[in-house]
Order: sequence, then structure tokens, then C-alpha cells
Amino acid sequence: MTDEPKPGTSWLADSLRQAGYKLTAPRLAVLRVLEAEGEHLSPAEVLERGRAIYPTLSRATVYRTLELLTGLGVIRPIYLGDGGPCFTYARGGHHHLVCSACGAVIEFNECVVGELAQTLSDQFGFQIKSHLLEFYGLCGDCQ
Amino acid sequence: MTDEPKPGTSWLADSLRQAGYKLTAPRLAVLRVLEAEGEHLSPAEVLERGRAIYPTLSRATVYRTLELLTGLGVIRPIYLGDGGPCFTYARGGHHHLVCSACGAVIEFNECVVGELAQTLSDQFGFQIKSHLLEFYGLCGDCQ
DNA sequence: CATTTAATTGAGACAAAATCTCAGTTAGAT
DNA sequence: ATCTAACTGAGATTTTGTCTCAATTAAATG
Ligand SMILES: [Zn+2]
Ligand SMILES: [Zn+2]
Ligand SMILES: [Zn+2]
Ligand SMILES: [Zn+2]
Repeated sequence: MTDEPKPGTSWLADSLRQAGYKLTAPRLAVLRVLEAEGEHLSPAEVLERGRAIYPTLSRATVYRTLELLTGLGVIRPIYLGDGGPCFTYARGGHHHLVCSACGAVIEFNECVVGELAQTLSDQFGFQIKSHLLEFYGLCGDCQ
Repeated sequence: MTDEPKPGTSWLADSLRQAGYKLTAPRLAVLRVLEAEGEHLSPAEVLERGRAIYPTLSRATVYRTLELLTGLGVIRPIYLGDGGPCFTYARGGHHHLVCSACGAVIEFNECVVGELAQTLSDQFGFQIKSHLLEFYGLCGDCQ
């Protein structure tokens, strides 16, 4: 028989477990939501989708779990200019062009911060896990 | 007689006027607050300080004015990890090291995105006015 | 497997932040 | 001076986030 895909085997779940937290059903629901679409999810969206998996999931647990994962540095909040915060994986980089006028967000891939990250790491004794590079301005349509 | 320093003569005021908006007393109060300390101001702080200048300033007007200036691309919201958004001038760059665990924010000055900005500008037809570069990780104390 | 215990939970009260409505006011054009 | 669309404050309303507490539960232990 092949190994059954145990629940709680993922980067996020491992992070929680290694930090000594319990892997409860409500938490696993939140993790599954984040893993299914780990980009730009607002707390409200996490709650809504999480309840599709675990119907009694409470708002408080969503906030508590997001806070927990943020503190562990595996996800992090960002603002996209359209209102409240949303959460994304805190791994590697996120690169956006954001239009001040219409709110459009374009993602790009070129990244130029590798060396700087190393320099800052040394200079400030900071252990860098991820970064966000955003340019603000006007998109073609809005100029 | 020398020219009296007319109200409504500033980068922010000029932006509003040129876009065809009225320069009202409540708006000027908000502008004065932003100009006095144009960094990292939350809407609540803007309201509080604005009322020291124009006592009946309303919360709604603060939000409306911040939204207006954001749409014009002269200020913009950023998230510092400590709660809600705050607003800063949308001119030049902002550079932060943010600790995921304790929320500490360190500012740095080295900037490496000039060329990339030009490239993206050309590639996407985007008119870039400002940028935000943030590194996330653990500060020396929290490692 | 049964017991134990501290971590975690949901519900709902609560607080804070943001949005909306509308009658009255005003900047700026004419 | 007049006019009018833009703008305003007050307060109702909605949305978002926090807190408390009794009940539940994961996981360690024997
Ligand atoms: Zn646009
Ligand atoms: Zn990058
Ligand atoms: Zn720290
Ligand atoms: Zn820069």
C-alpha cells in the first residue's frame, strides 16, 4: 500500500508543529485554504473558504491562526492599495506594479535585491526571509 | 509689501487644484498635517491632528481626502505590520526591514531599483512615481 | 487504551475602523 | 452678487478586529 496522504504534512503544518502548536481541525482548514491559493487572501476570504471545509470555523480562530503563522514568519500581510490587508506566503519575493488611480496590480518577475539583502543582513543582524518590492504610479489606461 | 504666504501653495494643494478639486478649509487642514509630518500617519492621527487646526473636521472628510490624494498618486498607504495602514508621500522610495516576530521596523537608505524602474516603465507603459522595498524576517533580538 | 492537562475552540459581547446618507454649506466661476 | 456643483459634518450603519469564558480536544504519559 502507498502511504496515505496524512493531514498535517505541508510546509505550513510543519511550521506549526515544529513550533509546538497543536494541529487542530480548524487550523488545518485554514492551512488548506492558504495552500490552495496562497496569494492575496483577506481574512474574510479565509473565513469564508475555511467554513466550506470546516463549517463551524470561527472568525476568532482565523485571526488567531493568521497571527500565529505571521509570527512564525511563514505568511505575511500586505496591502494592495484596495483596502484591507491580505496574506501571502512569506517566501521569496513579491513584485507588484500598483496603479494609484484604478488599483490595478501587475506582477513582475525581475528581481534585483539579492545582493542588497545580503548586505542588510550583515549590517543589521537581520535574518531575511522574504521581501516585497512595489512600484506605485499610473497604468497605461489611467495616465 | 511682500507676498503673504497664501494658503494652498504646496505640492499637495497644487495637486488637488490642478485636478479640479476645491481647496476647502477642512482639506487644507489635512494637507497641513500631512506636510508637517508626511510619514507614517494613520487616518486616526490625521483626524486628531487635523482637529487641532480645524476643530470640526470630520472623520469622513479625512478618509475622503486621503482617498483623493491616493488616487492622484501623491500619497499612498503602506502597512507597517503593527495594525492598520498609514500614509506617506508617494515620492521617491521607502525602505524597511520588518521583524515578523516583534514588529520592529528599521529604515535603510541603500536603493537598487532605479534601473529596474526604468525597465518596467518601458515594458508595461507604467508611469512610476514611487516605490516600496521591504524585507521581512527576524531581527537580532528575535532570532 | 484510559487518564490527564494545557492548549485551543466557538459564541457572542465588545471595540475600533471605515463607509454611507443627507440636509446644509461653500469655493469658485460667471 | 449670484449661482451651482462640489463639498461638508453629524450620525447611522456596516465592516473589521479583539476579547472573554465555559466547553472541547490534541497529544503526552503510563
Ligand atoms: Zn490604472
Ligand atoms: Zn524580489
Ligand atoms: Zn524582532
Ligand atoms: Zn528605493
